[in-house]
Amino acid sequence: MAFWLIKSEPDVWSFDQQLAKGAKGEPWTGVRNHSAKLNLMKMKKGDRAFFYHSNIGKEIAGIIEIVREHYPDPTAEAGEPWVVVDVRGVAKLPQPVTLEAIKKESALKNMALIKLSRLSVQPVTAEEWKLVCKLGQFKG
DNA sequence: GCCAACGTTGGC
DNA sequence: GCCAACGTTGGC
Repeated sequence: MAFWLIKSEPDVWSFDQQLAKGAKGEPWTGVRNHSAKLNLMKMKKGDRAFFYHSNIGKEIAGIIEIVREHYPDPTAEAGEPWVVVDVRGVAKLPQPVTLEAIKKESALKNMALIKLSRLSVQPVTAEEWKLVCKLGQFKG
């Protein structure tokens, strides 16, 4: 299983809204960056991702799971290459992990969240995943 | 094919 | 509100 991190501004689409969609999930629309698109295309059903709130909160709020692999983004113009995956909310982190906390953790200093701060869909290593879950007091 | 101008993201 | 980083656009 691979791990990822995706970003959303919570006043546009929050983790609570994602959770409310239930097990069926929801397409992750609107990615318009080629690096982010390539990551979407690498995602497999069953992979998990952190849901990060950018701008407001600046914290990892919860965990989502990929329930459908990539297909064309219904919000893109005809002929454009953009794709979506469907994701479902899995669990809210008991303790959200803030950007500040991540920056303080030396083992997380190479996270893409820090190094590639503008990339909206990014990979997370197994070690990073484990540590962020621990910081978030998520057992799972 | 280069590069300046411009737009967007996202932290501060 | 500002600014750095970075992607895109368009003139040449």
